[in-house]
Amino acid sequence: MDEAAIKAMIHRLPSEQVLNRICQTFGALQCTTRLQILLLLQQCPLCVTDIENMLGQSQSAISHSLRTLRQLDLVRTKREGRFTVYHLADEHVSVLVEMCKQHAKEMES
Amino acid sequence: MDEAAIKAMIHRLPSEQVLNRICQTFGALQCTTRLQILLLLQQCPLCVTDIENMLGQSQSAISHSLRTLRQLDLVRTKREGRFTVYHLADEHVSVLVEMCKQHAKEMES
DNA sequence: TGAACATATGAACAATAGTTCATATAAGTA
DNA sequence: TACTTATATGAACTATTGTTCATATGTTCA
Repeated sequence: MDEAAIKAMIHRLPSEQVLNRICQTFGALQCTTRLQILLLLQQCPLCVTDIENMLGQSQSAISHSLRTLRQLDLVRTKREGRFTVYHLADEHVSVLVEMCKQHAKEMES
Repeated sequence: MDEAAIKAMIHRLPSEQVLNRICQTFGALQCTTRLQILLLLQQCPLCVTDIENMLGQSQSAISHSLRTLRQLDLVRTKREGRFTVYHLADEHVSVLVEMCKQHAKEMES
């Protein structure tokens, strides 16, 4: 493969900045806890305690996971009285999660 | 949220086995090198040396990355004379990569 | 205000993943 | 067959990530 062709292909890759951001996003989904959180939040918004109960993990672990998801803007929060309710950030994330589920189905077959 | 509702939501999650597999897949995409490899292979099949040249990384690093992708059945190989040509495993992976690119675009805006 | 509940966070430690180096295998070619 | 090129792999080291523990912050309610 010649120089020119190689350059052309590299040129079609996203910028380093964008690549890093995508990788961080996938990195967040690399952990079952966080993936499960997103799958749950796709069903409905939840407070931290509910998530703890559902996944049977420590308060701290869940909170740290949520922070990671928050920092990547995959989830957002809304204060409701004593509770902090988490929900998926936007339609884009919802599509991402939907794709996970589809991926899961194809994997089962 | 009551016990029954919690159980129902958990029940809708994929099995642990499937979850792990999905997470492994995302884990593979968490590394810019591997993500870039998939983005390149979506453009066209490539041999290892081409990928090395394009990404400017050591032979060993690329080969290890390819192994990870192979083990997750994200890429497959075909021997062509002296060269081992890598290509995306199937349409499903292609969709996954396409989604990355879309993700990238939304990220830029 | 103080007690109880809900959540967040820093620091330390443990687990995982990535990179490099040395070396092995395998095919093509002189 | 020996030599070169192409690729793979194990082991050691390094870096990154996840988990736990202790503690802090913020909210409600008596």
